[in-house]
Amino acid sequence: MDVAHRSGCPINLSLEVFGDRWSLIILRDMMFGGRRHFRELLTQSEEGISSNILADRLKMLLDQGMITKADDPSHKQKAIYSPTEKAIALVPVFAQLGAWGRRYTAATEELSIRAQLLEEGGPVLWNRFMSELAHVHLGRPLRRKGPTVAERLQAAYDDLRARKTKRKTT
Amino acid sequence: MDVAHRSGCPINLSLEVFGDRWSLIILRDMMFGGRRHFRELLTQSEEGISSNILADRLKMLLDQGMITKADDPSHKQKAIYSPTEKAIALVPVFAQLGAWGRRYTAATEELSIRAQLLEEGGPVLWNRFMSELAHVHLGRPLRRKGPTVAERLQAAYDDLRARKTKRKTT
DNA sequence: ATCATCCGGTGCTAAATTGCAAGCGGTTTT
DNA sequence: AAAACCGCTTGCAATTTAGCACCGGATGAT
Repeated sequence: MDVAHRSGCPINLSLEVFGDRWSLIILRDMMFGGRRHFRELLTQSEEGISSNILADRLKMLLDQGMITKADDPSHKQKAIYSPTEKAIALVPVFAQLGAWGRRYTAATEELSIRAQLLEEGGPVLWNRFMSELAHVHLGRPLRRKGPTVAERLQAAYDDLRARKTKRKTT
Repeated sequence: MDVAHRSGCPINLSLEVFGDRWSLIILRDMMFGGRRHFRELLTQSEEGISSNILADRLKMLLDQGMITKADDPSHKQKAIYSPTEKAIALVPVFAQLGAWGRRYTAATEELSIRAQLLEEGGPVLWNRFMSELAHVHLGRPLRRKGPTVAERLQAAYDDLRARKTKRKTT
């Protein structure tokens, strides 16, 4: 049962859960990209994870209580992965990670737009997004109407990409 | 010169810099624990890093521009490592990481007290702390007087430890 | 001056992790 | 009936990690 921990420091323990090169990428795709099937996570990831690593990480995230796995009623072979509240609570971490990456790395404009909106929206937007995720993945009630944060992020991304494509082809 | 990146996503690029099991631990000890020599980082870390990994990571953090290395005038063999602004800008990331770890992992009370104060202090405290670090490590001017954030964090930790020890011995 | 200790590492070996390609039994689509 | 798709698994090579002994020079206490 007990896995030996390196220390009881909350930062260390966080890193022991998702401090590797893939776990957060997978959770990012699940929460921000809406990817919920193995194949989606495998083939539609920007970074190109390999199948055995993906399988291993999904297993680990399951064990850690970060995600759940369910059968897809529409397809006997498909599994649906969902983030738990524990994973949804990482939204502020993602926001800060994105903000830092936007400033200090050579991130591309298109892939930074979501991070930018999230940064500008601040904790209010983060909370709204977490509520939405809890609604979609955990069935929590959602009082707010109108366009969701997920939709707004996606729209901004699509917008920017459309404009970029046009710029190149004209 | 160019290192092949997996993608231009700011979150991914951040993880490519410090998304492993040790880099953030080292930076945490440097910024929150005031450890600036190889030996200090090696022997006073809660987690017990081994010397080759530490040497490797210091080299990498140097290459990435996260830290600088200087001679210690008081000792010809000592090197002084300092975080750059790029690393100091990780304070909000550490704060969120600590906040998450405090809630969702079995962090010990003593090692969580700093994270708690940082969480409660919010962005105002984070900025103050970053200013202090920029003062200590980058020589930036510091206008604020009185006890520093670093001192307050350390005091809270010492306090809690003293009370815990007393509780056990009485 | 001598000797133990401290300094930032290096080198070795074993173990664990990663990345890649291929494949598997079954399901669904065409 | 064939082709594509489903979530993985397996085998293998390459890289990374962990632990540990050790190094030559510098320092501090006696």
